[in-house]
Amino acid sequence: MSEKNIPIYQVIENDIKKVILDGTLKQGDLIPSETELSAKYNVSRMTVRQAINNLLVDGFIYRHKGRGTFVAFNKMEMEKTSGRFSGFSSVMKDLNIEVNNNTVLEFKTILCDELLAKRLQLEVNDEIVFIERLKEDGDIPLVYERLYLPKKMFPDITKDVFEKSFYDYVENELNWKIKRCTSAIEARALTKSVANLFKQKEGEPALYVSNVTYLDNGRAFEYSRTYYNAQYFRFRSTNTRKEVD
Amino acid sequence: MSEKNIPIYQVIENDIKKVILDGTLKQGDLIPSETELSAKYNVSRMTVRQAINNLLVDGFIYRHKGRGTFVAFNKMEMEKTSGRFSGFSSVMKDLNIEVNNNTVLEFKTILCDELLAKRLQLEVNDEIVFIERLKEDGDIPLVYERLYLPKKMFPDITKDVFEKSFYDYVENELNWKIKRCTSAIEARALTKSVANLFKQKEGEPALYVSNVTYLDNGRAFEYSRTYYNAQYFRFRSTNTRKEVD
DNA sequence: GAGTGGTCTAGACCACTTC
DNA sequence: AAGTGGTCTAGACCACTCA
Repeated sequence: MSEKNIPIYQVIENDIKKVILDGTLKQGDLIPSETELSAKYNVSRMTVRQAINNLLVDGFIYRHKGRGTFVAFNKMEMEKTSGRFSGFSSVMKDLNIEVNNNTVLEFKTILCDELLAKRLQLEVNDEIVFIERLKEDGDIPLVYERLYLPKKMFPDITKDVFEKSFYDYVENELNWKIKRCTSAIEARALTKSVANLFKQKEGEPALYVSNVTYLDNGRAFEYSRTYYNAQYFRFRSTNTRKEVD
Repeated sequence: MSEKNIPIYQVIENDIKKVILDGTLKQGDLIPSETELSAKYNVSRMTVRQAINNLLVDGFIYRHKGRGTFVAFNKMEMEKTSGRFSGFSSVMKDLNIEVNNNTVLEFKTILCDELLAKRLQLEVNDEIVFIERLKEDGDIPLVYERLYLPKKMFPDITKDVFEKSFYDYVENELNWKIKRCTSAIEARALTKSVANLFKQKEGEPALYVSNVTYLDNGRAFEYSRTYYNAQYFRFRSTNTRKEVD
C-alpha cells in the first residue's frame, strides 16, 4: 500500500485537471459527460459530480444545461497560483528575481490600539509582537513589511523565525492550518524611510497592502502592512462570477 | 404560484446566510448538523450538503470532521462584494463619492497588435474598437480607462453606450453572460496626460489595472487598461485557501 | 427524442471528535 | 458510544439543447 487512500472523486478531478493543464484539452473543448465519466470510472453519477463541482469552483471548467461541460482556460497560461491562496497571487514582474534574504529590522512587544484590536480580535492594550522586516534578492529591495501578532498566541516566538519563513513556522512547526486572508491594496507614495530602504526617491509609487490572515478555526493570527517595490511586483487575480439567476 | 421554483438547497442556504449576516450567529458559533437540518427541512442529507457546500465555498462557514460546522465571519463586516465578481472588488475609500459621469474622450477603430491579439483571442490586424473614457463624480476625476473590444463582436456599437454602463449593455441589451475576468494590478506613476485629467502632478502614484473579461462561452470580449485615482480607490480581496492535505 | 446537466432521495460505511 | 462530517451508491424526475 504505497498509495494513500485517495477518494475516487479526487482521482477523477486530478485526471481532468491534468489534461487541461498540459494542453491536451483547450479552451472551449468539451469534457466527457457525467454519464460517460461514471461509466469510465465505474462510480455513481453523484461521485462524478463532486469531482466536476470542484473543478467548477476552481474555474477550470464551465457548464451548460443540455449542452455539456467545457474547458474554461486556454492552457491556463496565467497562473500556477504560486501563492498560498486561490484566486489571488503576487507575481514578480521579472521572473529572474526571488526573495532570498529576510532582514529583521525590528522585533519588540507593543500594546494594542483600537485598530489592531479590531483586526486581530483582541482587546485594547493586549500585547502584540511587532516585527519589521525587509525582503531582498541580493541587494535588490523587494518588500518592506510590518507584522503584528497576538503575543498570547506566540508567547515564545523568536526573531530568527522571521529571518526564514513565518508561514512555514506556523504551518509546519505549530501545525496550524492557515485558512483565509483579507487584503486591501492601494497605491501609495513612498515615505522617506521606506524610500531609503528601497533605494528610491520619496514620493515614488509603491503597492501598499494591508492584510489579516486567519486560521481554520476563524482566529486572526497576523495583521500586516506591506510595501511592495512597484518596480518588481504586480498582483494578479482571476475572478469567476457567482451564479445570479 | 407567486413563488418561483427555488430549489430547496437554496432556501436552506439563504436561511443560514441570513442568520449569519444579521448577526444572530457570530463567528465561531455552531451551525445545526446535517442530520438536524435534513430533519428540519424534511430533505435528504445530500440536499443539505449542497447548501452547506455552497456556504463553504463562499467562505461563510468552516467545518471540522467529528466536531461540526461553524460560522467563519463576525457579522461579515467586510463586504457585500458590491462588485460583479466574487472575491475581488474595488472599493471607494470615501463612501460619499460615486461614479456618476462618464466622458468619452476617444472612440475609434484601430488594428490589432500582437499583445491585443493574444489577450482578445484575435489575429494581428483584426479590427478593434478603442474607447478612452474618464469617470468622475462631479468634478472629481476617479478613473481613466482605455477599452479594447473585438469589432466583429460589436459591429454596430455606438459611442453613447460608453457614456452609460458598458457592462449593463452587454448583459441587458445583448443578453450575454459575463463569467470571468483576470486582472493584474500595479502601482504606477501618473503620466503627464493622465495626471492632467486627474488634476494631479506627473509622477504621483495611481493604481493601474489591466484586465480581460470573458463570457460564459469562454470568449474574451473586453481588454482594458485602467488608472484608478489613488486618492479615492483601494482594492479589496478575500481569499480562501484551497484544501491541501 | 436522445443527451446533457440540475435537483433530490434513502439509504450505507467510514474517520474523526467528544464524552 | 454517540454524534459529526466525508465519501459513495443506484436509482429518480426535471429542464434545457440540439438534431
